[in-house]
Amino acid sequence: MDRRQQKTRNAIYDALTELLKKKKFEDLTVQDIIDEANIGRSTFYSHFETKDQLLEEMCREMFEHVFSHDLAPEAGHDFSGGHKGIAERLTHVLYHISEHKENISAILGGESEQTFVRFFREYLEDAFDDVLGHVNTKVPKDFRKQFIIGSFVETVKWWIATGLKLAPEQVVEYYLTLIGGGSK
Amino acid sequence: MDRRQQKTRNAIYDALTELLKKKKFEDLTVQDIIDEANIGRSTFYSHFETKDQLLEEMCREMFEHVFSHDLAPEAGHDFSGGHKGIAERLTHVLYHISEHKENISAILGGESEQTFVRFFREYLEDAFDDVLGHVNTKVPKDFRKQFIIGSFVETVKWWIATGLKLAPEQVVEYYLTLIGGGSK
DNA sequence: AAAATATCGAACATCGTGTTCGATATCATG
DNA sequence: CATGATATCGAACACGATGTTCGATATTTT
Repeated sequence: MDRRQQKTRNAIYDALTELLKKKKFEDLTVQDIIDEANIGRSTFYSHFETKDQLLEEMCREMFEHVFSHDLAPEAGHDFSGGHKGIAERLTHVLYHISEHKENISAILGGESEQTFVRFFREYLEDAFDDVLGHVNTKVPKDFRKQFIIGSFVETVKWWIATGLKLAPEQVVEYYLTLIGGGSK
Repeated sequence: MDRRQQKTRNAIYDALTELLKKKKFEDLTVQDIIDEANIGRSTFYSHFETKDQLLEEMCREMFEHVFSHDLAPEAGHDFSGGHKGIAERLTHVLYHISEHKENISAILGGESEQTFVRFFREYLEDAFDDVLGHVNTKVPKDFRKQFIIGSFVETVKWWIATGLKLAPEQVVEYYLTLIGGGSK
């Protein structure tokens, strides 16, 4: 591949990484990016069709290059029989995320869906108050709170995405079953 | 309040509800809304500063008018001592959501943050494969899968939002503790 | 050295936003 | 019902971002 292309591509990626420290992705303009990257306007559009495609490709590269080694057991470094434990693997993922926290935090801090979810969470905080009080556990309360609320929100999003096929009671029953044993 | 204001406001809300059946919120233009509502451009802006404020207010009204009765025990209809069970209350919430599924599905189906989360979920599906195989339970596999992945994604989002204060190991430990007991 | 190709950057058309203002229609009130 | 208040209308405008085009220039490949 032509060195100029690589140079431009890196300049764009670096610019985006830099800009994400200051602004949310959806607030960035193409002008911001090409100014920061110091490239011509038409050059940007010869590499990416839109700003969103840039994000798409950046995410793809992150997962291909940064996280790709977490799942596959590394030959020669693994003495447990070629199969890493789930705890260890998840730990690695979290470490990688913390190494790239500028980028990922900015990307994960999006808007749009958030407006509704924000109200929903606020509402659920009250609904879950008593559930949180009645258990003894070594897991801190704020963590349990986050967990219970977050997983319920995700359950509801999944329920909607799959076309509301389960009855509400069924969803609640399954959900409480999975939550129930977890408070030890 | 002046009848004209109420009329306009309802026209806007109805228009938004109608349009959300066809398009995602972030793809709607103010022009779309005022055309559907059949009002003048300046009229829209005399009611709402931006499109986002419209969504904000609509969400607020939904939670105030639709969900407000789920938490407070209704006097005269509750024979269990003035305190509804969590299952019953959550069921009510889900019912209300299903009654408003057009609006809520459209609002919850946002973009932005999703790009990253989509890759993240795909990645986690592989990582969680073995966890899902080794348990006997009456909760369907696709539900458990959604639950485990969704709650982990939410945990990570929370971890990032609170400034990565916990060590990765700690996060994983807490998370697995809460998940562990739930697979019965 | 020559041919191929990537970048530059200015100019342009297009679209959505949010504002302004005078004319018109509707309302609340006495 | 008459009148002052106020909400709506709708055209016009300035602004900013998007994505395209094209000839000139610079760099790379062979």
